[in-house]
Amino acid sequence: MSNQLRKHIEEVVALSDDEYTFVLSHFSKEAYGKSDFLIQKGESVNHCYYVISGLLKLVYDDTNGKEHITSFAMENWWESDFAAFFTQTKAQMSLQCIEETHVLSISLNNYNKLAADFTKMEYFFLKKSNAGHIASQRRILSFLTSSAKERYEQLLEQYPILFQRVPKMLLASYLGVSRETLSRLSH
Amino acid sequence: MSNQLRKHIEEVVALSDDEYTFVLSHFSKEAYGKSDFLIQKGESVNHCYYVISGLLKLVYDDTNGKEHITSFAMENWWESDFAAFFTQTKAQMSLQCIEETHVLSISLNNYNKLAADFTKMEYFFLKKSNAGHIASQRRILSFLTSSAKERYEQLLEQYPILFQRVPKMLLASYLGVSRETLSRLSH
DNA sequence: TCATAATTGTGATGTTTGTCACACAATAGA
DNA sequence: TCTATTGTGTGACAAACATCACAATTATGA
Repeated sequence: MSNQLRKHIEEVVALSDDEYTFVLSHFSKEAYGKSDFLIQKGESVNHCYYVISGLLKLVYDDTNGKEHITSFAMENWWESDFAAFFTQTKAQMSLQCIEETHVLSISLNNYNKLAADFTKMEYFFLKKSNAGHIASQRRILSFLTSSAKERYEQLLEQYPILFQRVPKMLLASYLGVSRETLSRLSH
Repeated sequence: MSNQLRKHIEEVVALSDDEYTFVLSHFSKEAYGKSDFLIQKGESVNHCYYVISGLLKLVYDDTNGKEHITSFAMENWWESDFAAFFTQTKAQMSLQCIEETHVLSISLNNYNKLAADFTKMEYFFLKKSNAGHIASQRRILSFLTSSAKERYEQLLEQYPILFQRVPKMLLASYLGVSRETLSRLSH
């Protein structure tokens, strides 16, 4: 039994063996191949995912058929179309594999049950949500204060691993510039 | 005794009179005049604020002395420099009044105590944090998918009241365009 | 392996947006 | 009320970035 999730949770709250077994019983392990979809635009979103290994992209397709990457999700990240997940509406985004990916998936029912029945996990989810909120604000600030080139350099500094694992056209889509402009920025 | 906060919380969880009294005891009421600071860049951030009335701006000052508005906070919004508040680091942003503003303020200690001692409020804070995260993602998406003009029109549609209460140069700063460009977009 | 698809780089050109400069209007405080 | 401050509009120009076109390179799968 992998205890990667346990280590991850224990960065916030300590768990006994029994507690961890209880937590884990709310998740199911799933494997996806390259370019598989975990969430498809327009369908209902019943799960939130914890990434064990691999790489995902959360994508919004605009009316002109252009795709925009809201975020990448790597090892130890939590991802979903949270708006659709929490409010039980149809997905406005797709969640798709960039690499073969293993996840632990939790349904909204189990998420709510786990939070309600086990305060430590409610606390953990609160911490994670706050951290996600803060990360999003940092990203907003980078759009407000920085040029495309500066955003590129910030990303390179913060997540150099992405440049080895992700095609540059996807990085461009994440940064909000055309692939041509990104190509010209990178030298 | 105002029960505005009570109504606000009860959109998520029901409270008895005693429970609300208990919750309220963790907050203190504060009043600020126009252009007063609730948080100053560089200082430590000990409180998170619930806006009863008035209007605040959360501002980042870049190295060129230009100010960028991360968000506005109106009635019934929760605001702080959350990164600094939760991690107990110095403020990277300022929180300043645009109008005379009344708030309920809660310290990090009381926030943690309240969440730990009263599951309903931990649940409430989790819901609020998730909602904040979702709102931030929507804003990121608008930077990725929309031109300055489109972002202007979206803001006008979503928060028309801001156009009556906020100078246009501040709206420009929130939208991430120069005030001159905003002026040209608006007709 | 080979053919096809996906990705990347680069020139030419047009659009969007920022910057500077200045005039004018509105507002706030003594 | 008067004055200083703050906010607004607009022209001229420069910079940043997108788009289109095409060639070249690199994966991918039958």
